[in-house]
Amino acid sequence: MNMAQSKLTLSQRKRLDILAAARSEYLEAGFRDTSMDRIAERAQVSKRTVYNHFPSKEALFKAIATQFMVDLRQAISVAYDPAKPLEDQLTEIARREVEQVTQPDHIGMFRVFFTEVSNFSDAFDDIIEETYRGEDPLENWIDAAVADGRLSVEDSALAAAMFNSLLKGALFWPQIAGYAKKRSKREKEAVISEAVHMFLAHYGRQR
Amino acid sequence: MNMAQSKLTLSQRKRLDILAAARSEYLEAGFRDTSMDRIAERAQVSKRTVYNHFPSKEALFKAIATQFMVDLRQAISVAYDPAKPLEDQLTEIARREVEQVTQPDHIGMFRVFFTEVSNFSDAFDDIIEETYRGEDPLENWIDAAVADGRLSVEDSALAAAMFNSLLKGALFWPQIAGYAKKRSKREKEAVISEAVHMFLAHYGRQR
DNA sequence: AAAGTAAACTACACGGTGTAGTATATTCTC
DNA sequence: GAGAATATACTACACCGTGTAGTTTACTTT
Repeated sequence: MNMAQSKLTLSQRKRLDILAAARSEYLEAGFRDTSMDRIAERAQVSKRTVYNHFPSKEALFKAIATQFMVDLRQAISVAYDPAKPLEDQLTEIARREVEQVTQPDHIGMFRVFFTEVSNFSDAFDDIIEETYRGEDPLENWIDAAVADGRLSVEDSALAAAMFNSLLKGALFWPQIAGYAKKRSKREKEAVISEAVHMFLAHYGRQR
Repeated sequence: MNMAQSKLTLSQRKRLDILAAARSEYLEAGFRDTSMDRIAERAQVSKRTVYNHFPSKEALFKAIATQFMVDLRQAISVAYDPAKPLEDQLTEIARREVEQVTQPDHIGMFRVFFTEVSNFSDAFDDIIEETYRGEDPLENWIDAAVADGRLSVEDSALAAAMFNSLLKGALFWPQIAGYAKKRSKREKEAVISEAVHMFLAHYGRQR
């Protein structure tokens, strides 16, 4: 866990070690079952040092959560291309989305966070609010395609939500809930293809 | 909480009281934050009595979980009707599904269970296995419609999953995750309608 | 280069709290 | 009057967060 760059001060390095250790522990055991002693041990740091950097277990957790949300946010961007077939563009969008939400780390952290949502609601509201405030990139893509006369959509927010549902319904949520086995590449592609076709069958203009 | 029928022995009544109290407490606070003392207090029963009926906190939880799964199982059934329009039938199916999965109690219990899935995995595997083994009723409905020549579906399991995804993606999972507000009747109907139309646009035969 | 210094880290002990499960002596219920 | 329920107190344990005495790090001064 000591990936520290040598330019940083000792204190800064320790801080990063603590964050990394906490992330790993939370990922493995969840918030409740992770003790500050374990985090300190894993970070090779005294427990006191942990408390010198973070005033409480909650504060440390919030720091991790914020980090995670920020990483999430800067992951997706989509630009509408009038020259390419909608099917290709949508498939590409879907692949990226699926890629992201099926990563074991992503699934694990998501699980950890919302297991605690109710206990941290006030703190998380801010984070979630901030993370989701920005417009949905897919919604913008749809608006562009509509303006270009290639889709027929009344409520683009709803349409974007439906497309997302199609992808996550089989590949993400059941993993979160913990009652689904991992999906193969083959299965993922089948879902993506079906989602794209369902979307275009309903919203496409040329048929 | 004393809904006990008077035909039962005292011991049996107490047992039911304990189960009811546990269910309520778990629902309100989750498994971890519910103490056996609280359950006993709510059931108006001594703690020792709780332990006479259930050997441990886990055992009591499993009893509740099993009860919940059984209730779930016997909720849905669908029959294909060659005389009625597909759209009407699908809408009906969707409404029932949505009705079920948006009930606050259902959402709450689901949350409680899968928060603990990882800690009870072995025990839950059995229950989940048993609950989900039966064929999906929607899948059967689709097969019937295909046999009747009114749908064109290659993989009915996939098709059923996609339809389910459309419904749950906006109305169920976000509630479970805890980052969505409650949906109005109006919003539910919008999602249902959109889901039905997307499904028929892709799988319907007459267009 | 050696000495000095402030800030950060370590090891360790301890108070306080919550809670699963048990023990015991007493009272109800049928 | 026997089997069950009750009240109460107890054990065992895990874990958060704090206080402290002493050491290390990194930077400054001489």
